[in-house]
Amino acid sequence: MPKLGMEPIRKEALVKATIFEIGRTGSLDVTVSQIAKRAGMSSALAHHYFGSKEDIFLAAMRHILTLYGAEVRGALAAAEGVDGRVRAVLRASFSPGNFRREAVSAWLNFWVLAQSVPEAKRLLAVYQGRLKSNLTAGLRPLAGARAPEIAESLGAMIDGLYLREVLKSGAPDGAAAVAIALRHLEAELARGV
Amino acid sequence: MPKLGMEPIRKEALVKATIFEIGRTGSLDVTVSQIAKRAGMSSALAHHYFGSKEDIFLAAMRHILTLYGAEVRGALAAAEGVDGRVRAVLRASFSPGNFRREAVSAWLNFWVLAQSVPEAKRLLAVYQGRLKSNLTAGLRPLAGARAPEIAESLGAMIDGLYLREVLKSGAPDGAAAVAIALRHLEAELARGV
DNA sequence: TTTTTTGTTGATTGACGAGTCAATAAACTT
DNA sequence: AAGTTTATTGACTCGTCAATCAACAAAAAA
Repeated sequence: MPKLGMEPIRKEALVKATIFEIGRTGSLDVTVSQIAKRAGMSSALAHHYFGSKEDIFLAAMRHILTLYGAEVRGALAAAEGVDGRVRAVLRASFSPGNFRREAVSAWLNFWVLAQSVPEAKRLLAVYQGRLKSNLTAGLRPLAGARAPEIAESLGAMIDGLYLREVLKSGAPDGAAAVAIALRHLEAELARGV
Repeated sequence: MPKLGMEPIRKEALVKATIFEIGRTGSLDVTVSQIAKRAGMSSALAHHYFGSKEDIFLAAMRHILTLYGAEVRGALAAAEGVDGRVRAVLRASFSPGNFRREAVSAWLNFWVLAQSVPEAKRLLAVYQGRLKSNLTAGLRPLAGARAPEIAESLGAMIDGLYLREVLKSGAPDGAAAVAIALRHLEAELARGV
């Protein structure tokens, strides 16, 4: 039975199952057994590939961050016009891939994890740093010297919209979120003129 | 030894201890024993006054909500000028009493709790409702028909600023947060003219 | 002064869960 | 063919923790 090269496959399955289970229960109180079962294997195997539960969580977090980063990069590459880059970041942030119940719930829980696990905190800081620099770069031609401060508030706005999404019932509405963020952006830009 | 009328005293001590411990560890993984110890009593007594751990958490959440509500009401009562009421809400939201490490961390964790405990979700919905109506009322004379939508985005911004605070190291800076929120407000208002 | 109510805790129960281990099996190497 | 590496799991250990209980103490009520 043992086909070789199972490691990456198993790991990916575990990571996805982790995000799913965290999203489903809405908390980090998810047992390794639950995750392993969802991923179709024994808990012992999960422990075999990842050393500990914490490692599994961190891998899941990296995965979400990677997905998000890829989406942003993709949108950025296709961006056109002076305000194209900022819009691209916003669109990517609220794209169906990222702005979906499980993922948003996972984000929130990773935020909590960051308070007690240094590595999680580091990863979140990386995310914030990239977000800010992407926004700032995109804002530069639009807002000049005011780019950094607008990037800061836009970043907070994005996180706030994520946060509020977890309380809503029903399907997530990325378009509405983008609209709010864009309005904020336009207002800030208009003010600068 | 048994002085009578201990119940409210014990309960309050437990609630405060709970918020402190959640803030300290940054998670809901706090044992009843930890809380009880911090409050200066046995875990059995904590269970005696509150039925379960969940009840303790909910009481702590209500406490934070009550504190916040009181502060907002106070600031609102002293508000003057057309934009006084909105500014009052913002000032109260980021006042040292509310915008402090433990409290902010507790907020974040209650947000997580809301995902699995209906009563917690209800409480948070009450908070969002009050916040929105307070902001809308204050914005009405400033923004007229646009009041609701601005209240929505300002609300998201406030939550976002709270969220970001938990990642920062060092003492919380309420003034900086208020400044960002106010800038957003001004920009939105200017746009409407 | 007996009884009831309120306060209080150490000890215990019972469940659950992370992580380990021994064992089994199929590949791949030499 | 013998030995090594990779895959896989059931069973088990060990710790933790929420919740309960039995028991004791003191005040208030009867």
